Amino acid sequence: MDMLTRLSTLTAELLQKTWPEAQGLPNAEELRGLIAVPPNPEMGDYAFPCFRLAKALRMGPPVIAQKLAAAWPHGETARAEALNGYLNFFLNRGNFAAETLQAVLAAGDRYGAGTEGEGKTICLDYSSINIAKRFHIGHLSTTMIGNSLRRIYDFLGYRTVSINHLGDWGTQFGKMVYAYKRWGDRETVEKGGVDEMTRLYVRFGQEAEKDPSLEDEGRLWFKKIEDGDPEALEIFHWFKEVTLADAARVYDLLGVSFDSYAGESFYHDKTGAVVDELREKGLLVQSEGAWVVDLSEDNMPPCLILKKDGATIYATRDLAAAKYRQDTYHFDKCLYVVAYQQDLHFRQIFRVLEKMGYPWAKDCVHVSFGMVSFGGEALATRKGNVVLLDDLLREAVEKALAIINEKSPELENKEEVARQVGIGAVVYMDLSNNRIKDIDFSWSRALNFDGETGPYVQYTHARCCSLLRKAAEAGLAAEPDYTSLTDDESQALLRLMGRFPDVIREAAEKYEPSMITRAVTDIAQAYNKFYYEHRILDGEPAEAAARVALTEAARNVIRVGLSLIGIEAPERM
RNA sequence: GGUCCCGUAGCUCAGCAGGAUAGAGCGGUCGCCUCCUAAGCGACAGGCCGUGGGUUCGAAUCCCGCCGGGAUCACCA
Repeated sequence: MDMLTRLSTLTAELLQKTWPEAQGLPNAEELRGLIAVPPNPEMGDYAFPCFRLAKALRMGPPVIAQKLAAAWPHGETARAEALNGYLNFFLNRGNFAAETLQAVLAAGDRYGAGTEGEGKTICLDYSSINIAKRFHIGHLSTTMIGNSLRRIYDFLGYRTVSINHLGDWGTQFGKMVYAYKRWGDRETVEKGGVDEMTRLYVRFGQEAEKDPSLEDEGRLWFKKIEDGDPEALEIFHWFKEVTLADAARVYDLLGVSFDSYAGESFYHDKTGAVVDELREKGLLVQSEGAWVVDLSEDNMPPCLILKKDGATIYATRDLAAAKYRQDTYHFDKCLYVVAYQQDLHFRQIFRVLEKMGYPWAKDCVHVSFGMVSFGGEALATRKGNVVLLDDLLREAVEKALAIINEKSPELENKEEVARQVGIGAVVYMDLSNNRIKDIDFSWSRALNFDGETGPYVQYTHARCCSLLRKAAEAGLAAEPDYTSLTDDESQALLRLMGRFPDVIREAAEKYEPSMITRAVTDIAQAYNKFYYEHRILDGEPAEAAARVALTEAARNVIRVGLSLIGIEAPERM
């Protein structure tokens, strides 16, 4: 049992015992939420504010705190003192250290893991790239947030289904096929890859401005794709393959993978059933020549289902996709990791599903995140205002390699470590703030390796590994005296590690990987402070063994935390 | 204009099921490698928590107004 739970349970018992008659006293669970960490360590390790109880007990908070402190019988766990209406707990530091370390070391790489998700399925829709477009920094958040959430839910025992809902349907592909046939050739596309496809698409836009009849050609060729015309399909599938191969390279670097690539084209033949169903259920009304679901009573604009020309639209495909996922995976939750621009869209979709009578509509969640700008302006491929992920990762890895060459020239696998550290810096940057925050991309921030950064945390991990190697070489084999770890630095570190399993759960509940990034950073900071205040390998063998055990625990927790946000943890750097 | 989101140190942000003196990092100044990784540690400087009300014993945190910024408002996704 973690310390917070224990203190709240014991306090609840004491309350019950001291005032058996009183009504409206908080139970153990409520108490757990009330207990806090005092602003100053001299005030104790944990504190219970007694102000809430004043009304129920008709007593001043300071009196309540004093009575509780006087009656507190659990000295082996903590000493209790009253101050300013707070009941302050001073942990029995030796016992706390022993319990926490044993728990962390016994769990190893599974520290904080759980089984609460067993039997439950979570679908995660993330990354969801567009065919014929390069991967740029605007795609990083959806990819890394989704990847991290998937790892977090896996860790808690859920079955996860990760879905790359490809943007592989729409008139633009007709235009592209036409452009390829008119101005492109096989060899150039094979050599130029996705960039060449983008060039063709841009050229189509330029030419169409001069000659609007090209728009009809684009529509015609998309119609051919829809109707299964072999030539159109062949080109379309080829473009898709080339794009996916390019993306696979990036996903591989980032350590991201998917269970399904069922995107928009996958659903194009499943929208008819949705339209029929909407019509049967009387939800479809005609408006301005199009067919929509009216949402005025929900204070939302109508949800467009069929365009004037009778064609489906993304909303239709998203409805089909949600239904398909429920029918196929029977999800307990379906998460859409998509930027907040699409907020209204998802509110509409989820509401339509509800109106269709699906109770699982409430299990669909839009996990939204802020947008990326560059130099204060929106990313625009056409205007060239983009930062390609390839370029960013390459720069980051190069910088990491330069630092390694300078600081650890004797390192064996420099390239490998540079890759881990460079990519770690980029991923950390993406997952360090609350996901709702906008990011104005800056090269200097992205390539900063000092302070609260991925490399800092990785460095701390490597430092722990280094100490553990030294300890093993020295044959430090004494039985650790955990109770010697009573100093402030050890205790601060232990407290953070003890809380870590809670952080994982809160991150899962709030769909907020940044909570883990922050926790792992705090732990790294706490370890570095500890490291500078104490010689670890010297002194009494039993005490040195305890400090080594603390080091091992810190290394474990940092490694777990990094893996949950999708960052590798090199052992040397 | 309607709806939604965001305003905390020069910059990037934590803290927001109300609690004791508002915290980090970057940047700035100054210290610390004869010692386990200096990608580190410490110190100093830097705040009317956008603003005005309200609720409360207590508000950065909850409610309302205002100001500033962003997103979005049907045939793109």
